[in-house]
Amino acid sequence: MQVNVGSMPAAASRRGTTSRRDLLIETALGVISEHGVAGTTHRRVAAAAGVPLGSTTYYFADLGDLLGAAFGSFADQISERFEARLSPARSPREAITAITDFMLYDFDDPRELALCYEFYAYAIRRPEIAGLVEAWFARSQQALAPFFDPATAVLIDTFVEGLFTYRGLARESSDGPEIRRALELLSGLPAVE
Amino acid sequence: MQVNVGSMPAAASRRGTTSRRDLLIETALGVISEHGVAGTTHRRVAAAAGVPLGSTTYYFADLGDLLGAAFGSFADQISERFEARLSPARSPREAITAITDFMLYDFDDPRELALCYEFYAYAIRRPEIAGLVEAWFARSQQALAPFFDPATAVLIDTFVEGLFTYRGLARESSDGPEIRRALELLSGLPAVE
Amino acid sequence: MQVNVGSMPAAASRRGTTSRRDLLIETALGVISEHGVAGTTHRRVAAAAGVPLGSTTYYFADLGDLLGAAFGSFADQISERFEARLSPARSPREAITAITDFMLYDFDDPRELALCYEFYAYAIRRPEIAGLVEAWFARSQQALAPFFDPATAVLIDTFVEGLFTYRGLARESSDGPEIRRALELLSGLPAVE
Amino acid sequence: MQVNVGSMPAAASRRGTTSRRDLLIETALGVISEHGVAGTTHRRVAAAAGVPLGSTTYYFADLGDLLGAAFGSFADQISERFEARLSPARSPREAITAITDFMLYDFDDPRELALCYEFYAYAIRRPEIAGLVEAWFARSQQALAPFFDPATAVLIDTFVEGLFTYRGLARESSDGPEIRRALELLSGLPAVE
DNA sequence: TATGAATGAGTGTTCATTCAT
DNA sequence: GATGAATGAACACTCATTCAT
Repeated sequence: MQVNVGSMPAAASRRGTTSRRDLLIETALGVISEHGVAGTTHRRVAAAAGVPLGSTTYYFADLGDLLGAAFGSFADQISERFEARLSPARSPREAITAITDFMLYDFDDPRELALCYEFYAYAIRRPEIAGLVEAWFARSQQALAPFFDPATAVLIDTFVEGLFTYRGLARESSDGPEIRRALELLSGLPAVE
Repeated sequence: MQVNVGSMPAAASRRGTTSRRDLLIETALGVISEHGVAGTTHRRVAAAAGVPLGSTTYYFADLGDLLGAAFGSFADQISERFEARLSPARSPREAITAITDFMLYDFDDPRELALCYEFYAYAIRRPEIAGLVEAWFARSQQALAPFFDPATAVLIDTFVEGLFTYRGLARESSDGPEIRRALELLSGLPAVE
Repeated sequence: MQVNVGSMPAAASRRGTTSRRDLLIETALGVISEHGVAGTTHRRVAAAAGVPLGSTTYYFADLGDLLGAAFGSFADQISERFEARLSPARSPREAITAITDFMLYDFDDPRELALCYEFYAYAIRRPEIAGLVEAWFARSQQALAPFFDPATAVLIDTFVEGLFTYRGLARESSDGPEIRRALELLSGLPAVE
Repeated sequence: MQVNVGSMPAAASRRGTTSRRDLLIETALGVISEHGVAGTTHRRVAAAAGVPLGSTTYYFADLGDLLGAAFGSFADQISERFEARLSPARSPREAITAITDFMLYDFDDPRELALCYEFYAYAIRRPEIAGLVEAWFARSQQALAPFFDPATAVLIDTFVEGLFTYRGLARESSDGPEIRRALELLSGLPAVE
């Protein structure tokens, strides 16, 4: 379930051990996005990563562990991108621009959309994975906290979540100006002409 | 999770044929919500429905067919409920009340939330299933059309979709008044105190 | 196991009953040649014949029955062609020409070659089918009897059988003149220049 | 039906790996001869070999692979026996004796006859298996080359193939002296009294 | 007489996981 | 520490066959 965000033990990185573990995690994300959780097998991940089959069970107790680590890493990556966009903002209006840009430029890969759905479906019956999603959402709330009151932050993030779904599956979804308009409305900001 | 709301044609059940097929579809939905698509097997569905294993492949060419029929039925059920709530509405404000009630009373079964995630994840790499989702969303737009302009209808449905995700997976999600507030904001209606 | 060579009961042919039976037999031969005995199923035969699935089990107690009838018909057809070629012959030399022509013109369809192998393989562990092959070979001996002594007739038919195999599977097999030469040698006839 | 004539490398059996693979191949031949290709299943082979079911798919990608390996081994075994008989021969007449002995003593197991028919039937719609038969026949031609001109070698092998069929399925087939007589005739040798 | 709905045994194959090396 | 051989449970699916109509 851990994510190795940089606090990776020096010893491990020195010996190349954790690096193979990380390689497996990132490869697993690619395999999930391409084949779904159901199509993600030890063999497929090992082959895609170019490592021996045994590696997958050596670094992860079982497939669920690998999947959990992969989704944890995924949530971290998205959170980091979200925070990176928001951190320079100095006002609610700038925050809205940041969120819009996030949707437009930081989260437009269909494979990541697929990952989201897989993540949610996988989480729904697995409390330890659901905890990952919860934490991710909570982290989003925190990133929005400097700009919006808590209830509004929830509304905004709810709408952002809806965009994830709509962008991947609806015939047509909101474009940049529409997204901005929705965020302005939800945050109670007067629209700028 | 059950269907055949009563409008099930007597003729079908009399003939016995359609009824078993329908039983399998509805049972499949139950199995999917409990075990996920990945855990939905011919055996599991047959056992849950109390029919012989052979029935599942007799009525459906393959498992994908059964899953497709099940998700199609699911989308129909949700659409019908959504439309049933909206049809008595006579104004945007009444529509907002209807949508809020839909979220509060018609779509509060965690198993159906699970079904949603499974549906999206299953659809993302399967165009014929994605078509089912698209059609569902389009049907929602149509139900909203009498009350909101198209762009706003998309915004509203996007937010509703976000609620699906939030309700199932976030630590805390918007309650009735908050949902109503968001819908009013998105539709440009002055909030009522 | 019957073949319906023309002696088909009038009543049956009047009512169209035997004709469907025959259709199934001939269709089965086509299916066997294309898919092998292993790939010959009730469903496949019924579909190829354009008759209901139930027909196949209505006219034949089981699949083995249908297969047996089909192979019996096949043996008959080949025997008839062989006899038709040989009957006008008036001398061993003319018989040899007839046999050569048989190989060259009456038995050159690869699908029939395939049928032969399937027939033999199917017969080897099934005495009632083996009886069909035996009868076929015996009938060939009889057709050769007017021209060759018994031992020589066996030699000739043995060689003919070898040709079946060689033509279907060897990189190169004997052409017309070579076949004629072999038959002349085996029958002790001086070769004609 | 057994192989590994003694020249089985000790190293392989020591390593255990090749040996189990070979065991499966030879066991498969036994199963084919007893149940036909159609009756040859992973389970049957595994049970007959006394190995776990998983072994069969571990050593062979699929059943076709196992069958192919088995038939390849079969062709090799027969070729080796044929060559072993022929290699001491120093004249066409001795070659004829060798071939006759081969038919009489080296190829008299009904199970191997069955294997032949199965082999041919299996090969006819499968180019990669047909290649195995072709190679086998070509190898026979090569073994005959020192004693007979090419066209005659084909004739002789054709007759030998016919004997395979006749021995297994005809009511009566040629005995030793008759076989020798046929071979002498085909090779143009004056018969010895 | 003729049909097709229905069943369950059996198949090929995949794969997580174990474990000896 | 790292690997890959090995296993058996489970899966999707096919099909001969039965039988009510």
